[in-house]
Amino acid sequence: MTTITPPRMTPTAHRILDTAAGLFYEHGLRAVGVERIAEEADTTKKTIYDRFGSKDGLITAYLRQRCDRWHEYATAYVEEHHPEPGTGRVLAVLDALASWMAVNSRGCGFVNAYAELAGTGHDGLPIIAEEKIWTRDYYIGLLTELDIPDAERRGREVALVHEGAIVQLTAGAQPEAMADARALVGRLVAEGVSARDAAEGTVG
Amino acid sequence: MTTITPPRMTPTAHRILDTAAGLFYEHGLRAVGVERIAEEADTTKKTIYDRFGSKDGLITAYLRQRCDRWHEYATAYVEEHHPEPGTGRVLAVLDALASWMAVNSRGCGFVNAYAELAGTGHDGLPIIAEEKIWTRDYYIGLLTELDIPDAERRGREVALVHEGAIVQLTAGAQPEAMADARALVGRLVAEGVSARDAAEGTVG
DNA sequence: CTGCGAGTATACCGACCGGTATGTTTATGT
DNA sequence: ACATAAACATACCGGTCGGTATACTCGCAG
Repeated sequence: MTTITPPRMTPTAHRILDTAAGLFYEHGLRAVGVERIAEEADTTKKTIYDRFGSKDGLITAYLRQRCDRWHEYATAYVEEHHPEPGTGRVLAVLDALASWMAVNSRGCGFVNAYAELAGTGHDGLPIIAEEKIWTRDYYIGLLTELDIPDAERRGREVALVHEGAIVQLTAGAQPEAMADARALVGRLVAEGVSARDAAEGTVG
Repeated sequence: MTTITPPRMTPTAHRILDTAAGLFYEHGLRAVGVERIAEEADTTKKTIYDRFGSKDGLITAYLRQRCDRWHEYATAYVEEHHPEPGTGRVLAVLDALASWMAVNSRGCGFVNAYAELAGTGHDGLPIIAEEKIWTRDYYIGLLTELDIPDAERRGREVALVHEGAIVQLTAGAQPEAMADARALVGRLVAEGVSARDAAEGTVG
């Protein structure tokens, strides 16, 4: 029986993961060797393999951490800037993204990882899909809060714009992409609100 | 004086480029070695370096070829399916994308290449941006044909949805993304047409 | 007949890859 | 005092990386 042991996050393991996360995002997964991670984390390859088992294990831990951090960042941003119910909460997610992208100027770390992992059976692939689905469902939830009809479909549409903005901003070298996305999502939300009010007028 | 000589496309060079293009797209740039390309193209490393100078030169040629092919594919698709003026030409680009993605199931080759090249000064980076800008401008041109006001902004918005659909379809593992994108773009075009007709009623 | 470009075949280079092995030091808790 | 675990240090493994060198064959145009 082979049981997969999750990495025991000792202080050095934390340092390793943070260092690896920075290098993986900034240069790509295959472009960064384990030896370089050890050097920059001021530790040894031995310790890395003791804690994470393999480079693939470290990559998986990186994606898991990045996934969790984005979720926390986005929700914290929305709750801080728009705690009260309203359409502003939806746009706040895009503002969170803009703020996130200001520091992460190399595009979406998950899309970038997908570029190197797709086709392999890597354990990180489900995490990549999870992040995309989480963001989509976050939009859906915020639209549902507003009692907007077809919140699922509209949430998926907003998520499309969200992902497209990242691509156009980075790979497409189009600085106006985020502003365009914000304007478009604003119109989509307004469209949903109008549909809701029209339906309420009919039903109630 | 060091002049960069473009690759002389002998028959074997064509074979090399086609083989490399398939491998680069399917597995990533760094994941594929020159030796493997030589084997699968039924030639030698020597010939590859004679024709393309370096692996980076081969990567640049791959991106150039893929860029041109997408342009040709999209325009041919639109002209074939919707040669007459009308809103259908805009949606036809998304249909071309859907048809293209059916064969290219590993996402956008340019976004994937960007994931591995960003931050380096690679010659392929401008080609990646060029492809994104071309697609955006293609949408803008088709909207301009319809005399839709704010065609530039609306075209940029449609391009956002276009790029987002690819991401959600592949990295996001969301099969409905393309249908969602088509529905949303359809509404955006209709919105533009309404704005045009309202303006014509005012002016004319 | 000759020269040349294209392609083949193969051996080689230093560097780096992911991963393993052996052994030592240090701190903590019982 | 002793065990345990965490981390350190270092050397090593087979394999692959991008790239180069040498020598050969073939077809074609002057």
